[in-house]
Amino acid sequence: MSRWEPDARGRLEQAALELYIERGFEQTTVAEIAKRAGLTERTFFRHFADKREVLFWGAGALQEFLVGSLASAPDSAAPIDAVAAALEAAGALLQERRESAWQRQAVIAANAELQERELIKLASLASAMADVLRRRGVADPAAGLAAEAGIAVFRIAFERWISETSQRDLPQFIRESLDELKAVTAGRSSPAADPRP
Amino acid sequence: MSRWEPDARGRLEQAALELYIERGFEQTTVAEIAKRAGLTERTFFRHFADKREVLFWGAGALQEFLVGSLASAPDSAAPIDAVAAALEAAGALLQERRESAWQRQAVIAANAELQERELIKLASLASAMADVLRRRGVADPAAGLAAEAGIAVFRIAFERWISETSQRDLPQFIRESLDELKAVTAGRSSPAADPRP
DNA sequence: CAGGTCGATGTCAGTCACTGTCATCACTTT
DNA sequence: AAAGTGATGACAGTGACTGACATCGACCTG
Repeated sequence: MSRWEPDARGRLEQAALELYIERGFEQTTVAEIAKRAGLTERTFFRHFADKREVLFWGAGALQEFLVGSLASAPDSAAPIDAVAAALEAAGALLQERRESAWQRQAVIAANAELQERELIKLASLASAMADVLRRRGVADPAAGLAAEAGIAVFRIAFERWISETSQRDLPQFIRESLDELKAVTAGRSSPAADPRP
Repeated sequence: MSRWEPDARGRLEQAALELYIERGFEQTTVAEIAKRAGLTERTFFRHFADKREVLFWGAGALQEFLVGSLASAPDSAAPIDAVAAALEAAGALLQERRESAWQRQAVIAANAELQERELIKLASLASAMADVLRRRGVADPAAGLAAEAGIAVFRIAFERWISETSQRDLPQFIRESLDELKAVTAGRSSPAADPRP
């Protein structure tokens, strides 16, 4: 017989998500989350660095998956395509949890602090992917740009996937967004607006 | 004879930047900032929504400039080029303040909370630019992608400009980054660094 | 000029996120 | 059995941020 109920972290995650949905992020205190999980406020902060982090705990696993996925892409693939392939693979995982992703996204969309945290997690993903690309021999400005562009593609694709009722899957949205980005950046080779001295 | 010294907001901005540089963001309390500015903590929060915002107050003007700049681009320009031209114009303004931009960036680079705030400001810029593009008739996935890609280009360019000792100017870095992005998304393997004369 | 309104600031009390420190107690190791 | 370990509780403290009300020069208005 254990002294405490098991999976304290999981109970805290669950309680936090419920309360954030019920009354909103700002209107929820950490003490309330802890109480619902049968723990104390102090214990919450032993498991999560802050009140926001409880919603982003899974990001670490996602990043590991993305990095691994990208690292094992064939060398022949162009950087942007390797990035897109990794994002599609991650997207395929994500869409198995569409309902819970939708809930989570609704909570985040309702609060600026949570959006800030999400943005820095995405920036961290981009940074990690850029590192992998550099290790694969991609030159420096290109590596960062491919990673950042990939994240932009993912953001747009995710947004459309989560807000539309259509049944198209997330990897498909990602492919479409990438094609759209390629079209947008292909544009005209010689910019019309070019006030170069 | 005025009851108070003028430019309370400016004094708070100045005091905050000094203290953030001297002892770091976390080690500075709002009470200390207010005291150095000859005001009270409560007044600080009447001028700035939070302790971070004092570093980002100028972002509003930058966004207005960018939006105006983008809105007045010729209709013939491709979206991504119009975005890049607006960013170059903003970059030209920014580089007149290179030293103060460098200080500010050093403060931000040293603190994750400040990086979060910077990211959401950049996301806001992207969102505003996407709105302008849509008003110009750019279709929906393309508008968001052109704006996000533009921000990615700007981020990379700014990073290189601020960290390198070279005398190249920021608009030039932006043009190079855009060219690099075009190369990356074209699918070709990335060209060797191509510094223009 | 008297009186009233207004806007920027001060004062003060309060909430809540987050931290440091020490105690507790089941379980494990020696 | 004694000592160690790890997760938790208890508690006090700091500091960001807010709401409510007071103050007082500047600016109207009659």
